[in-house]
Amino acid sequence: MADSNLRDRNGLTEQEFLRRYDAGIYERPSVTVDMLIFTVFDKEQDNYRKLPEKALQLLLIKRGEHPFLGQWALPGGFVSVHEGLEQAAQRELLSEANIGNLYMEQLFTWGDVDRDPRTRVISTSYMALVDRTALDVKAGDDAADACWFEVDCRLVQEKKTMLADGYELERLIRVSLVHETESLGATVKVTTSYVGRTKRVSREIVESEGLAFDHAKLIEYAIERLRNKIEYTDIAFHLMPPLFTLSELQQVYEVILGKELLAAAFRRKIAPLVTETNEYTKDAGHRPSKLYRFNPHWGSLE
Amino acid sequence: MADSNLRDRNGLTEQEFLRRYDAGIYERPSVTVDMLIFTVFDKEQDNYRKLPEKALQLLLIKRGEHPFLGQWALPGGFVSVHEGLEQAAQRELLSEANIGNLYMEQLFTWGDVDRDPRTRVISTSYMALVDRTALDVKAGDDAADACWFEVDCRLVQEKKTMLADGYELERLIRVSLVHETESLGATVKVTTSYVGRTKRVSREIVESEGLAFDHAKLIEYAIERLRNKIEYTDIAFHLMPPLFTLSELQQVYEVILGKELLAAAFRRKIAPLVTETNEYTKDAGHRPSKLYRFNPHWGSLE
DNA sequence: CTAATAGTGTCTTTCAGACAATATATA
DNA sequence: TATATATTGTCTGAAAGACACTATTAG
Repeated sequence: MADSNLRDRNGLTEQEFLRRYDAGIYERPSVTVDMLIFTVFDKEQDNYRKLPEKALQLLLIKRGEHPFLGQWALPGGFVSVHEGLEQAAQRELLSEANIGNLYMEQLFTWGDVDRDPRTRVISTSYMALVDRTALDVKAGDDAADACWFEVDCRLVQEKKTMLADGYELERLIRVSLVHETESLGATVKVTTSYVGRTKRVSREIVESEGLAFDHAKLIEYAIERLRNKIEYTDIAFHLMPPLFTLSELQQVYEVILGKELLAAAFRRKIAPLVTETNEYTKDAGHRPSKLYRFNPHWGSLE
Repeated sequence: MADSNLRDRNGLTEQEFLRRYDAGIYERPSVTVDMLIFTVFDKEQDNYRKLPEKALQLLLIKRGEHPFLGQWALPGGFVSVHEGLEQAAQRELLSEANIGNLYMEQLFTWGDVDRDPRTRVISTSYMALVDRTALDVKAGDDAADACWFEVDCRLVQEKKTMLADGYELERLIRVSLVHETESLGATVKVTTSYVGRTKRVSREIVESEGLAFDHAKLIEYAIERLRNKIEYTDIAFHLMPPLFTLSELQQVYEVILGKELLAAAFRRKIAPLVTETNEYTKDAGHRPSKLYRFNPHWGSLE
């Protein structure tokens, strides 16, 4: 810290200043963390020979209180003054997903004035990726109604408008969430404007069915980030069990990227990140597959 | 919003609930924004034939109050409950750098409990990239002592330690800031641990000379992000004037990446992002260079 | 044998790195 | 003309896309 003898315009040293400091003058926003907990699960398969299809899932909690009573929201909660932001996120994760020490990454901080009808709330969203097999079947104990929703996020419209000094790109993105009979959805408009050399991105919820707050935005953003990062980092492995086949790994990539990949190229690319074992899958109605494990690397990404 | 007739366990509708909601129960952290305003400038050149060297600069403000009186800090300030986070950042930018409507991007939210000795402060850092030629020479009017510091950020040590179920990578990064006779610096330790399939990154300030708060961390992080993003987005153009030569553009890339690039490859890669004009540089002691302008693309990145 | 997935070989295309070769201002 | 930068051409090697071909299990 600074030289302890320095005095400010009021003749105070830092010590003296801090002793007198009153933090209570201004009204302050509340701060929360919101968790985007993703996992991948196997859908049931009718044909015994076929591999189970995989799907991306997101944990949501049914609100038991106002506001948005009865709607679904991301797990999260207020940050106390005595805990760090990351700590608060870990705490939420533990209480909601009942699992600690997993992959978690800060995504974005949402600070619009009207995002919560109760009061001014600024919220930092965190993404966590969990391996379904390591997870307790029941999700947490805190919230009564915590459910895994199958997520799907797709572009439904893209519009380009030329402006005087640039252009504007407007994309409508449909977020769908399904859990058994329950079906939620929202349309998010992502507007990117290039004016001069200035780029600006903004998100707006066009419609929302059953999703609380501005959480549709947080979900859309998280999926975009997930899609991006899976291409140039090794985060996908956080979704895998300790042992997996390369086909399973490829399925996870495909489900997140929303497109099919060629097996040969995929295997080449992923090869340096995995180590083969001597074990194989059994009892499939077809050729067994070698099991691999994750092999993190010196000097790999991020 | 939810069905307005739904009643919670106390028999209240959402309307009634919100009317009675009291936000004042819990103690709340303060929220601030911190701005990392980067620009590139031309250093003086002795030899009239040589091109001026370029350097990356960051705007810092000398603190006129406790805490950290007399040290240098990132421009920034408290977020009021009546303004959005982004708005607050724009406001700071305008008051500090005296320029509006430029490129700005949210980087990270810093929420450690002890990062500010006054009180609990959570801060969101924003990076802004400005074209030096479009900027008023005097930076802002708000803070008396605002100066552009030449920044340099380099890896000084890298250590890998094997752990039971993974390894830990410890990097010491030296941040140096120079403005005329003033010279600031800090060493930041970035620890990345891979345990099982879980990765965790943490930053710690090992030493700091003349930099207030935890701002050395914010600077190190911003430069890391800038280096990363310049490789796969077009943010570098925000640092350029409307017309520029490809050599100048290449210099900007080199200064940010901290390494030399081959001209041929660079030109190939950058070609789709620029449009050539009919203008040329003049009065250099060598062959004149064609001037280009930025050409944003449909469907380009992000 | 058949269905279905596992896994490999290889041709082509694309692109980055390297570096040589050529062009053109000014003092 | 010498200096310093501007700009292009092309060889090489690595990696991605495409696709065909072979392998192996349960039933």
